[in-house]
Amino acid sequence: MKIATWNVNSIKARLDNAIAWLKDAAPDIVCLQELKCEDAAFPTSAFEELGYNVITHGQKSYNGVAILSKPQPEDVRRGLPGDDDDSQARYIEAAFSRKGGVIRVASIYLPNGNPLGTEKFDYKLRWMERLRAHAKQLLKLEEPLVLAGDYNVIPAPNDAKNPEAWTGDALFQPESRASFRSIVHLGFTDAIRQMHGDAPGLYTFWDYQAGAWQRNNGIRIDHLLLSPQAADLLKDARIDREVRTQERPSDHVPVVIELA
DNA sequence: ATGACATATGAGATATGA
Repeated sequence: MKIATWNVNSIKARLDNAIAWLKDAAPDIVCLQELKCEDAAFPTSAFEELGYNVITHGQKSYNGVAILSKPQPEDVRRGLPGDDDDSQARYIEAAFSRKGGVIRVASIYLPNGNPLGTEKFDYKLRWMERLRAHAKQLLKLEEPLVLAGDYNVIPAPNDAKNPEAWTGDALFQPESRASFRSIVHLGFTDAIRQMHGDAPGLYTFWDYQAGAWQRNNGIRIDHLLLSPQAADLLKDARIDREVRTQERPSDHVPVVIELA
């Protein structure tokens, strides 16, 4: 079973790219982020024609998350618990039946948090604490669980071509990295790190500006965190970096895992 | 270099992203 995460940076602007990639990669479940459209404007039928079920949690202009899946979604949750006043569409979760039981998958668009010293960075850290609390509850189910998405966190210096360039950025703050580790330390496995160790150059995002792609000036911020039951099924994890060579690409590329 | 690029909104310039 192939499960992927991809920040598309507008699903309407990226529809042709997404369809081409789905036909080529043939994932079973795909977590999308930064839809930048409301649910009614999501191009649902285009994906249904490829055999996918579609669930979305969108909003106008910004944010927005979705899950495309060959299996039927069940037990759908829209929005991250812990703050009824949070109206930003950054979390959707569903369970899927598979041989021998259920697998639960979440699509996550974690707040960017820039610039430092503002409400935006506070919101990022509060959102991460809510994610940690919810993840802790989900682990009690003792199911295969995949928390996939754009975490907007560079976990370690090895996850950036030029880590020194990110020292003043919310994505690489000690608080952001510590919060990410506190979630991992609940018992999750970082799929790319598990399969590739400390291999350098494994990036998922390259800025549009200043020839970042051509210089491979990237960062690894899109992650799939696996519960112990999911980690036991892990066969492969890869970054589809060739997607960045598409015409009018997203600034992120898909990350794909294969589970037994 | 409070920039570069890209996208949404809306119809020019601003907000947001990472």
